[in-house]
Amino acid sequence: MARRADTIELAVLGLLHEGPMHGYELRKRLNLMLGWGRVLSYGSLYPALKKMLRANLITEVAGPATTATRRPRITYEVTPAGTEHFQRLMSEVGPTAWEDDNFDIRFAFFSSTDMEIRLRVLEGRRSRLQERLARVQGELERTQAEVNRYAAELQRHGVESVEREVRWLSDLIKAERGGDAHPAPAPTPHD
Amino acid sequence: MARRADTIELAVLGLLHEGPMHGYELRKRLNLMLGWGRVLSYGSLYPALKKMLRANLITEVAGPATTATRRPRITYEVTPAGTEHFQRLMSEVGPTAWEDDNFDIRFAFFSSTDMEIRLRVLEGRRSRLQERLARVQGELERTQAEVNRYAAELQRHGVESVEREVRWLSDLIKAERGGDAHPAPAPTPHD
DNA sequence: GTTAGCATGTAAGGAGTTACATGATTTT
DNA sequence: AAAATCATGTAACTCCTTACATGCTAAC
Repeated sequence: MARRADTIELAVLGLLHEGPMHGYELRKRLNLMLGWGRVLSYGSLYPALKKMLRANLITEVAGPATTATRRPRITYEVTPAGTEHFQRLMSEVGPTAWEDDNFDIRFAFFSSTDMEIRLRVLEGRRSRLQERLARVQGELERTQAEVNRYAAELQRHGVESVEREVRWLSDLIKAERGGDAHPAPAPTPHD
Repeated sequence: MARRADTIELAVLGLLHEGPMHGYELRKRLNLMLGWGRVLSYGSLYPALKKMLRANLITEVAGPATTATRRPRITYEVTPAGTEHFQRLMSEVGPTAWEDDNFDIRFAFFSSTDMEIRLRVLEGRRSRLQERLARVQGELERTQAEVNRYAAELQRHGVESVEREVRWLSDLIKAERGGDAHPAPAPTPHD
């Protein structure tokens, strides 16, 4: 997967803004966040943390000494430079912002951005999904047609899922525009 | 992404069972199939084809001479060994069969398998999704709770999507069991 | 005639997983 | 006492993408 290193960086900075954390915990939270697909390995996370330390985006802090029993866990904190970097990354609207993984992370930390940015990211994401939809549906007219029931069913389900996500995004955009406090009051009871 | 090479192999073999094809076309079909996420590059496909040629799973065949005008495209065909390999891969039930990308490809070529295999793959996939669901929901009780509205909304949407997929799988399983010819008559008109 | 799409490849490089290595602590 | 979970890392390896290289053919 191209360019997930940036994604990890963004996610780590975002999480550390909720408070200091050590690597192990960071990993769990990360997996919970983008954990619907792949799982993040230590071989990925720790080197990324080291890199961020070198770049002075985060610092190591000793545990608060309250827990003297535990093995000294290395707890990380964001530096001012880290905060600045985070804000800059979050303000970057552009293709990278609405690619699958990146979008999820950005969305999760939307609280740290202005509504203007939020709207542009949500709309960008929606456009991208609609493009995909159009391309696939156009392609489907030419190709296979009815051969292979299972492949067709998979396509159908895929299209439906994307359409669903488009509707989700539309609801969120409407909520943002309406200045609504709730991101999605879920007026559509599923099923 | 770990182990997608096998996925490409499986997909190529499956597609070539629908008839001979050249690389460029293969790529388009493949992207249409697993194209909801990443796009397959030539740098991935052609080396894979070369490898399969060496392994004697496929052979090059000259274009049917009908199109003498075109640049000679290299058209590929499955060998008997390729067919055998494909059947073996498709019969392998196990964790790799119900991981995201792998599942999609296997599902697309379900016509080439027995119902028994199909059921085991569908059920395996469903179990895996349900485990994920349980793990996430358990985790959610401990962590964040109400902090960060956007992150919570993302989780909610994620959970809902997976629940939806579980229902889809259940319908398919029921259809398979009932000996129904249609994989999903869609008794649930969406929205 | 030039742009866009068809068509096939290779080389370099990045990104991340697997497997390995180590050790403390809590639960069974 | 053993097993599971917490906790931190590193090295090798795999895989894939990006970018490059080449040339034909159809449309504008």
